[in-house]
Amino acid sequence: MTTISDVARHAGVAPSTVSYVLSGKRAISSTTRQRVLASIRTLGYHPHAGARALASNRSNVIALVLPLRAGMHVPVLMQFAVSVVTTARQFDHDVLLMTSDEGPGGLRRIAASSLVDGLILMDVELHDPRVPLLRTLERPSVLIGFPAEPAGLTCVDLDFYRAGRACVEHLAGLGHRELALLGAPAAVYERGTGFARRTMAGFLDTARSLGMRAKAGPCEEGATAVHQRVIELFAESPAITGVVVHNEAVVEYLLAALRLVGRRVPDDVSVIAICPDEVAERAMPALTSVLIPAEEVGTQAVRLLMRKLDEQRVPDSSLLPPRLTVRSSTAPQDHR
Amino acid sequence: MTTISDVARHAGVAPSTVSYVLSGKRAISSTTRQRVLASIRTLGYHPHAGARALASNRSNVIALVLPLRAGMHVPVLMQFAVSVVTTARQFDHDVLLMTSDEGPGGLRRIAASSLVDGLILMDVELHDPRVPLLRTLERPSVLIGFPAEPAGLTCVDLDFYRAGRACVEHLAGLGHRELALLGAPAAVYERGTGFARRTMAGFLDTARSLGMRAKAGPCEEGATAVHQRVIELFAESPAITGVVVHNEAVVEYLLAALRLVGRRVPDDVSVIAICPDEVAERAMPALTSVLIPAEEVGTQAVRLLMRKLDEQRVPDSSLLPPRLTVRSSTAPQDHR
DNA sequence: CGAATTCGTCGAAGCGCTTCGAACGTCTGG
DNA sequence: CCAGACGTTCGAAGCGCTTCGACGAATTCG
Repeated sequence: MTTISDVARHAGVAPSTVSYVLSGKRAISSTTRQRVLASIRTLGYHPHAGARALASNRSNVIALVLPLRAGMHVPVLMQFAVSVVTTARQFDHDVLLMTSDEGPGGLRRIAASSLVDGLILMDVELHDPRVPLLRTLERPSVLIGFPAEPAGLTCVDLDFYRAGRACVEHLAGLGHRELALLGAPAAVYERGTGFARRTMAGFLDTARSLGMRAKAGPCEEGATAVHQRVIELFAESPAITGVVVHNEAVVEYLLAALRLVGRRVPDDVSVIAICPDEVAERAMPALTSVLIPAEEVGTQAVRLLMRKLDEQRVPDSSLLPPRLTVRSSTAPQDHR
Repeated sequence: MTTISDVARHAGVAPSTVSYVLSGKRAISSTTRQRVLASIRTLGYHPHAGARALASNRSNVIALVLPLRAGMHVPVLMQFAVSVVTTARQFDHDVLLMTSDEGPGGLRRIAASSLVDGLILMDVELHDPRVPLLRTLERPSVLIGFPAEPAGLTCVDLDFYRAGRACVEHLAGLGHRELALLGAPAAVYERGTGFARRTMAGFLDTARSLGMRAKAGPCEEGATAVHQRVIELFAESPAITGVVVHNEAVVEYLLAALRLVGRRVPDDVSVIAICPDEVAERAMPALTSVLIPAEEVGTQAVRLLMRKLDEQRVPDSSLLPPRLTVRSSTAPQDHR
């Protein structure tokens, strides 16, 4: 294994000089810098990560803590993870993958052992047991999602409240008067997951303030459950002409169910999905949708964490604005 | 931060003694061990990962290299990643997440910097550019999937050849005589991905040896593409009574398409899917399936890597046997 | 033109841990 | 009763890197 001393010897300089060339923390004359860099290249030198972490008190690794529960849509999780890794690399950091199932002890271990410089936690719940622990940790962290008591933490998320509102406003603009929201499975709401509730709140508040009739509720996954739910819905409220669905796994089934009960999309019923673009595009008809900007959230989370590692101040909460893309599943409602 | 010397002082022993208590590499009397462990607990000591890596030449971290291409089913990827993380933890290792898109340089960097002790690469292709590099690396590695020239490497995978065979044998046993295989999108075959081809080979070889008529081909994703393909298929070979589908993303559409062309499952056509159990169970009707044992593959990959890290010899290739679960989508074929 | 700066580089002291050889008692067998 | 063996613990030498103070040479200024 080549060490920094090997490089120094090869270039005819002191090890510290090589170090400064690499870190740029002191000025090095252009000529020696070139010489050192050449030696590094010909020897194929890579600094020893452990030694570097020991001496500098920085590992250049961040932890990504994924939840492993029902109700999370896996492809979105993955998209997110990938964007975290990619962005972290741009900041010369690597990503350690953790799952929540090791519990708080795992977080403490990782943080206390200086294995990572900071943490990114996904899918934070309103009353997440990891949050109090995070406060005791001396490492900076960024949360995806909002706990009940976010003071002093850094949180990023899509602004789901505004997402709910955007859907209603779009439908209102098209002349719809009676709406329904199909949300995540009941378990997700019961767990107190913030994003599901906030969407619903945005949806209901906006509908109320616009004087529309609206009902919202959870929706279990699976073809039959959705079918059932749709039948109920139209039995109770036959006048519904706008449906918002906030559950990717259910989108296809919803469309099938609407077909089965004889409601055409968008002629009879307009549908908006809150989901990744690919899901919306693949559907028949292509769905008007508010996308969950997984990549953007991941990128943003890493940026914030890097700023914190540099001891810069960052905003407590970053809400990414929703983006509504109009496709073929929404149409004006004419009031005959 | 508490160091090993703090613990030693607190327990009234030498730092080396604490180290030996932790590693178990030398006998320590039970009384001092207890005393040291107590000090560790009360001080909340966690060894510094970097220092440990530097001194011991072992980081206790392994790299998981995920591919980021089209044609991979993401939930399976995730399932796999989770099982790798969980198993690695059982061996007291953590997992560094990498994506292939940093290219071979990324692998070299990670390996040469002693950031990781070993690597697990997913979704290896027949002519994977990472494979030759791997041979030059001094770190052990395990591959998921098989390259064209696997000599000297350690590879794990489902035995897709036997999976293809199992499907045909099951259908043959039910009296079917004419079969079709819907595979992955054409791009996957063109890339030379081993698993897709091996399934097809197992399928065709077995059908031939049993004297059955069989055709196999790629299948694009998306409702319309699948619909199209199904219409073609039955136009060319109206006598087909058994369909094997090796593409999770297509399963639902296939069932819909069969419905549309008026073939009932399993009365008219028996269907077997090669997919995760959840996909098979959720379908209507529940599908007879050969599952891709993502968890098992992940666990096995980590086990093998750990053995290699211990300098033990391991088999060059581990093929996990397919498991066919009979559900409601296959039925006997009566020859009227 | 000497003193004060600045620039570029060096040397050495750690960072916290593992590990090797050695030391010290205690035990055993001849 | 002593040599040798054994069980248990200690001390010190690194592992490869960063960083701080210092030093000579080149530059600037009064």
